[in-house]
Amino acid sequence: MPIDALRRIRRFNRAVTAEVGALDTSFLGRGRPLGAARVLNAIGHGRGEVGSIRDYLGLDSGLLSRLLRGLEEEGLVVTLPHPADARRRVAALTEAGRQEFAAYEALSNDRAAALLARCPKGDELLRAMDLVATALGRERITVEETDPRSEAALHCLTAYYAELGRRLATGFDVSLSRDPEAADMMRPRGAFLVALSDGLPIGCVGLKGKGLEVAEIKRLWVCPSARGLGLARRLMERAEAAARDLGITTLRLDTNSALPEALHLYRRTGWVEIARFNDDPYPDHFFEKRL
Amino acid sequence: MPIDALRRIRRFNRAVTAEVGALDTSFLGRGRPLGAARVLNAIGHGRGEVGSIRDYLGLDSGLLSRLLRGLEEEGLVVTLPHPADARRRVAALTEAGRQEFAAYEALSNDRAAALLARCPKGDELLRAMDLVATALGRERITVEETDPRSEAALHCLTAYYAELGRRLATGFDVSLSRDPEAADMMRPRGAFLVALSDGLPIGCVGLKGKGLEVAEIKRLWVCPSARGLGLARRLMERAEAAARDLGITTLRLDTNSALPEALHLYRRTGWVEIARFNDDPYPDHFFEKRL
DNA sequence: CGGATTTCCTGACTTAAGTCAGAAATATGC
DNA sequence: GCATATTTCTGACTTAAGTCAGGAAATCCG
Repeated sequence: MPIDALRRIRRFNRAVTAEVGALDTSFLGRGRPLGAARVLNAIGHGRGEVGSIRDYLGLDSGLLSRLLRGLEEEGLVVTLPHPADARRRVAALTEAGRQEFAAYEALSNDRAAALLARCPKGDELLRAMDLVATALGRERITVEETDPRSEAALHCLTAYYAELGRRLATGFDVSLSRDPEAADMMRPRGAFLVALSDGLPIGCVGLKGKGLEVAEIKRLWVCPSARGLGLARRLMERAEAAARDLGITTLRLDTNSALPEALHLYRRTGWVEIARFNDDPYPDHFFEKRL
Repeated sequence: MPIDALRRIRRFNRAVTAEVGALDTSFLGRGRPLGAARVLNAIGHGRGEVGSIRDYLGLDSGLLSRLLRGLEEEGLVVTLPHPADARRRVAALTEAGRQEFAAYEALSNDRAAALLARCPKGDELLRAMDLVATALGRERITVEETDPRSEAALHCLTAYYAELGRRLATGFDVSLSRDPEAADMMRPRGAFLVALSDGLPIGCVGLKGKGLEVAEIKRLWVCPSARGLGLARRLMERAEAAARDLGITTLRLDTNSALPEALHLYRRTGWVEIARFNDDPYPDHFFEKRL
């Protein structure tokens, strides 16, 4: 371990502590202690159930109760019993609460925008931040099944097509490729999985089925800042699990030799190369795996 | 301003807050509140004067006084009047204090090492962290005059020679170049300046004089993660100021066309190209500036 | 149904952090 | 020398945050 690396990480910690501290201070400007503001923001971000707020913010049950009473007295929040289990309670923002939440969001966005504006190399900075955030938030990466037309899915697919366009010598035009109908990548025929890191989509994979025992893997992509963390493998495992769940026994996929990481992954994880099985113009390698 | 950029910055904030919070929690493990631990560490890092601790940590005068009394009662710190002004006081660690400080340093280093160990792309991560830390800590970059044989100076010079080796088609061997004697880059003949970002050296420039009215600028270098922030210009301005201070009226420098950023900077800041003035094998462009 | 469990709540605490006024010691400028 | 300013300190506060024990309501399970 080079001693220099430790100094660099610690410098990073200092720089970033100052930035985060400044954000906290700006949150104080709305005349409410930080604890209450954090609860309000958790609710605004869709965390309604009291138990889940407690877990997320790591608060004591009694403390959270009191903070919620405070927000109720301010008229920002109402709590109702959970419809399915009346012991639990669900908090929701009132109209005034939504406005207050929006004000916090605006503060947060302003700070982010100011940070970017005062740095001349914004794009490079953003890429570096993505890399750091993904590496630090590695344990918090979740893989979720979504509609392939959802915002998160489209974000990944757009990036995937753009990358293919850059990496294939021929360029890439979606319309020429066999673009699976969305319904083929949703239950009950297939599935579409997105990897999320703190809500930001950073990878995807599609399982395209026709209701038969054979299905295809499509659109495996991992955001550059998240490569090297084993995420592609994790996505593939989840896709295979979904396939088994749907009663599929054989998986196929096509790929291109311009994507050597992908070829390497498939060869290492039980896929065997087979003959061409479609007339799509882009792929030049074809694989199969029996589940 | 792309909306996506804000989401990315905010994700970064969240990821990093969790990391920093974990470090704070680990500091709590030594049975001392965070406030006292921060004061102890500030003193350990060489911040002796009470006033400077107050500024650095942003503490109220009364609060800091109490924290210092607490550390004194623990036997970790002694305070003495400042030799030049007995109103001010200077805090110093006792032997027990030094041990306790070392324990905090170890905790901090352990966390940094653990972070690096659990991330498979350590080197890329470090570079990204450098970039973020430099961008965020931009206002805190200081330029200081040092001995050209100091640790910080050598760090920069080593990186500078390595980069020349990569960028010059011929490679680079210091011994073939006219390596200025250290004394030529120190008062009263010259100066050596280092840019520090939170203590980490990220750039340098040397002013090499012979006691005459003409002197040379040597070894201008900025760390890759800090480029694009105008640091080279700032270093040059400081070097020119030092030259004026030493009564120097004409500056010269040599450089190579493999370093186009440097050529561009010189041309924009009042340097005029002149004929070759030495027989150093590496440079192919020569500049002069009258102060 | 009835005891055990879960979920949230209240009340009574503790601790850390921060604020503010003014006192004491020392330095500075005329 | 003396008024004024600076630096640190003490004491008396406030506020935020967190802990813990126990209670009420709802649910679960035999």
